[in-house]
Parts: sequence; C-alpha cells; structure tokens
Amino acid sequence: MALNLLKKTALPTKSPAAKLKSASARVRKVDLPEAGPVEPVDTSYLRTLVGYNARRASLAIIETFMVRMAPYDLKVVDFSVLSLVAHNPGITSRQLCAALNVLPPNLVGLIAALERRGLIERLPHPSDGRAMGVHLTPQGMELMVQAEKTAFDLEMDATSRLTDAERKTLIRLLQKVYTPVD
Amino acid sequence: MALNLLKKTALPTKSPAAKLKSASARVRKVDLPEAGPVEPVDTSYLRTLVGYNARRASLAIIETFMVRMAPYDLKVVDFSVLSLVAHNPGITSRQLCAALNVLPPNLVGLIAALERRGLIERLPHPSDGRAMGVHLTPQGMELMVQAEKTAFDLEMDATSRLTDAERKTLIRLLQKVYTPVD
DNA sequence: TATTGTTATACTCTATAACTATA
DNA sequence: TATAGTTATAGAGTATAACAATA
Repeated sequence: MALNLLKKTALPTKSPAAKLKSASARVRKVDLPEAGPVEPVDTSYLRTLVGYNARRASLAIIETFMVRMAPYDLKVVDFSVLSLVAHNPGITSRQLCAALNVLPPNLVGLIAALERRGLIERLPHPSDGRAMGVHLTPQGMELMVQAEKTAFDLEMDATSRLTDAERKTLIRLLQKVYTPVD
Repeated sequence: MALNLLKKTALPTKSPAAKLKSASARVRKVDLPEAGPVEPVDTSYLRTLVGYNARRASLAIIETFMVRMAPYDLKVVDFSVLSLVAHNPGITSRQLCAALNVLPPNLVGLIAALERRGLIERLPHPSDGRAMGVHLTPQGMELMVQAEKTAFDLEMDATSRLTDAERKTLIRLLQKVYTPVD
C-alpha cells in the first residue's frame, strides 16, 4: 500500500490578496529543507503495489491542481463542492456530504466561506423546510467556467506523458477499482 | 481534480488489544450517520478528471488496507516505513523522510513507536556519527513477512475486477503520471 | 557553515456529541 | 421518532522554528 508522499493538501494560509500572486512559489514539496541530495532508496517493492502507485499519482495531480487553482483561491474540496453545485443546482448539504464524504459539521464552514465570497447562495428547499438548496451565483458560474477550463488544462499537463488513449484507459481502470462490483 | 472522499486515513484510536478484533467493524465510511439513502448526485463531470478517479481508487485501496492491516496494528505510514527498512537495511531517518515525504519532526514519533514495539532497532551509522541506521529486528522481519503477504492479498482483492494484464497496465500508466519526465 | 535528529508548538483536517427546527 | 443543518470541541495529521551533536 501507499504512504504519505506529499500529503499536505493545503497551501499555507495567506490573505486572499497575497494568494493571487506567485502561486507556484508557495507550493512546497512539503518535505526536507530542500537540502542536498540524499542517497536514493530502493522503492521497488512499494512500486509493485497498486495502492502505492495510485496514491503517488493522485498526489502528483493534486500538487499541480493546488498550484494552478491558487489564483482562484480554490482548494480541491472547494472546487469539488462548486463543481457539484454547478452540475446539480439546488443540491443540499446532505447530498454534498454524501457525494464528497465530508462530515456535515465540516461542510458548514466550507459552504459559509463560499457564500461569503458570493460564489454560491442558498435558497429554501422547495419541498423540505429543513433543507437549503445550494446554487451558484452568476459570479460563481463565471468563476467555475474558468476553473473547470483550468482543471482540464492542468489535467492534460499533469498527464502529458500519456496519450489520449492511455488517459482513457487509465480512467476506465481506476473506475473499475473503486466502483462497487454491482 | 479530486475531493475528499473518505480521507480519514486512520482507524479510531483504541487499545492495542482491542485492535486485534473485528477490524472491519471499526472502519467507517467516515461520513453520514449511515442513515437512509440520499438522492444520488450527478458526478459525471468529476469522473472525467484523472485526479478525481486516481484519488477515489487510492482511497478505496487504502480503506481495504486499513481493515486488513488492523490485526498487525500497522497504519499505511507504518507499513511504508517498515517496508523501506526491510528492503534498505541501515536506512537513515533522513532517507525515510525523503522517500516518504514525511517531515523529520513527524517521523520521530513513528520511529519511536515502532522501536518501542520491538519491530526496529537503531544502530550507530558506520560512517556518520550524527545519523542512526534503522534495521528490522527478528520480530520486525517476522511481522513484515506476514504483512507484505497480506498487502499482496489485499491488493488482489481490492483490484479483483481487473485482470492481471489490466493491473499491470494500470501500474504502468500510474507510474507515467508521477514519474518526472526524465 | 551545514546536516542529522530532536523538542516544542502551531495550524489544518477530520471526527464525535449534542442541539434546533422541521418531517 | 428521524433527518437537515448547526455549534462546540476533541483528536489526528502536517507544518515551522530552534536547538544539540556531529560533519
């Protein structure tokens, strides 16, 4: 199985203004004082494990994602929330939690922050008085058009060593891994 | 890109004794009060992203890993450390940090715990008086023979929908994603 | 002067309990 | 009685600064 390898999925907290500049300079490899090279280690065993390779690949893409999405001040989870709202207008918090495996108490702050930024708005749910339907604001739609475009570009760059056919195969095989057997 | 989807990579903290029983019962889907079904959400856009699929696949395997490694009381990072030590006898903390992208201060506790359990021992480095070489104890070797066997089995189960050829292809494509372009 | 390993500590992320208001 | 959303808080994981011992 895998290990940590980058793990830190968040950029250092800075003021929104500061976040708009030099995104790549703020993304660290997380580890070591960037010092001299270390004698390399034999990782051949770990490389035989699907889990290890899947984790390394996903972290490599996430690292690229964080750099390229920094100008929009969107973390992975923010992008995921906005994207689900964009494609599921009126989605409830409950549904977002289920789809993203975020616990309800932890979604509250995310939603509140996106609402404060004017990217989403919450309207009374048409049939359930307890729930609120989440919608993108015009500003949120505008941002997501750009962000999804950036996500596509960044994915292409992060997987530039793959042919289109290979990328398609990779996605198909990954889905076979995480999709329940029926 | 991806999102959270399970994220929590640790089992609830319990006594070592309690950890030996009913491992699967202790692994939660993390989210929602396991309550009634929620109206499903359209995730078709996210599923077009390599990063999203890679993350979901890696988390699916990690979930299986946690369940099956619970009897050994090994988390992913513990297994990774022990595996690297097994295949690189005398490896230093510095090298482990570099290979696993764990910050030195955070490795200290991991190493100390494994040493307390009698799975590893640290000997003076032959040529560098500052460093310590990490080695498996006979007990650690014994555990890792079993743990690596379990890791292989669990990987096969977690990827049981793939043929041997597909699994090989998947690993090759994942490595193309995270391996630097030369 | 630089590096290994360490302590102390801050910050972020994830999880649990408990409450409210609606169903 | 059960569920959606919330608050408060505990706990795990990840980060930085600074230090002693050695190179």
